[in-house]
Amino acid sequence: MATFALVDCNNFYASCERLFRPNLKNQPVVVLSNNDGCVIARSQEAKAVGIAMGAPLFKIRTLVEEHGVAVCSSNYALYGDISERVMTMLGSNAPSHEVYSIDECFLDLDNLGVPDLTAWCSSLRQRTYQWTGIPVSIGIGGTKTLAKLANRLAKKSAKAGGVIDLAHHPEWIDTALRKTPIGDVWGVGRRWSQMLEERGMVTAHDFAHAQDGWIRQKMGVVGLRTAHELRGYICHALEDQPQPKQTTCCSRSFGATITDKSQVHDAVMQFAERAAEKVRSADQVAGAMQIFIRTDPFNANAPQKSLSGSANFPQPTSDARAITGTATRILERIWRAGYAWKKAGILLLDLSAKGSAPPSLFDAIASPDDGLMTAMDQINAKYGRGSVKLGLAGKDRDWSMRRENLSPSFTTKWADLVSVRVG
DNA sequence: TCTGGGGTCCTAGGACCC
DNA sequence: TCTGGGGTCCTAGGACCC
Repeated sequence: MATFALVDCNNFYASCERLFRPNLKNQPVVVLSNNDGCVIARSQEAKAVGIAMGAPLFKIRTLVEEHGVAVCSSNYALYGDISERVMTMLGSNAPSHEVYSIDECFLDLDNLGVPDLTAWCSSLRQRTYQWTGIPVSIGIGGTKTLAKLANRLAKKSAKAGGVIDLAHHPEWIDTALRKTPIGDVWGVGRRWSQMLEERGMVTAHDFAHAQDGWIRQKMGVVGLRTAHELRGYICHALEDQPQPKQTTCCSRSFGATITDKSQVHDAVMQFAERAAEKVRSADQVAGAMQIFIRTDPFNANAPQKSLSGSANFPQPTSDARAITGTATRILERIWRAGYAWKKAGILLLDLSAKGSAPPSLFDAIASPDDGLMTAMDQINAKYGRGSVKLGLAGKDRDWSMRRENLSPSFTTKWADLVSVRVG
């Protein structure tokens, strides 16, 4: 039998914001999505005053003022950096591990030679806090889904001390399943939990005991795997080798809607450059691309439109010139005037490792590698993103993102280092 | 006035082939 | 006159995750 642990950072983005701003300790803190749109992270205190996950800022203004909630724009450079510290710390303690998301990591606890896993995890939890300043909770189970479920209970339970081990206490599993609402099971989202609740299955326990044939028919093999995992059968192995990405996307909502074609083009060019950069940094090339633009679905009064178009590259590429050029041609092809555009994006598809594709007959002619992209990447790595770019985007940006409450880049920008005056 | 961004996997259905 | 069945590949859309 395998033993999985899931280490999950508590209120991760809110905890990051607090790290360098001790005055926020024990205060309600929320972090907003891009454009300062809606709440994507809340400290415990913010949850306690009734701020919902995903709530748009304009709907919680009153709560914010009443309770003095600290409101932060999201600062992904900071969160990414702190995440790396936490993951490095965890990886050095459990060599076999899988970084599952920016704030979660699965550990393989077998073969660690540890007699008491609960004690070991408690001390890991403590050290993580001491070394990184980030509080975590740990759930242990025989499958990833059970480890997730244990983690959720560890977060909620006051007496658990942040760690719950279902793997070595099989007698707790039944109660744990009964205590878990179906919608809180990993792999059961909004649609499925509604469907299951309508049929009287309201807890993980109900679902785990449903009939395989029925689950397969209603939820496919994906749902069936979740049910099996709840019963203790492993369907999701630990993936300690990160898989190369198959697609990369760069998309944004605009700060305000735009109708002007050249502005939409500007935005698409910037996203295309950024997407190309991402692909290059993973040493990949793209075989195809797609761009899309769409209006604001929340504005019931405006005519709605969603346009997209795609193209294949003659040879897989990561060259920003090829990618922006193709993006321009696609936009030209799909453009329709008369709409208020709110969001645009580009997807690079069919990614493969650079150099893995069989060379084409025309390679030498079609893709001269003149080193320009490499040079640009090096300069941007040294002097900061966007220091050099293709001369494509104009200066008037009506569409730029709103970030009115951005915290300093404490760990990634020299100018934002915290200074401490002594004496 | 103001509602995120970046991914994965699976399935159904159509085109096409023999 | 008879009007099949099995396979692959691709795409769009829907579910999920953080």
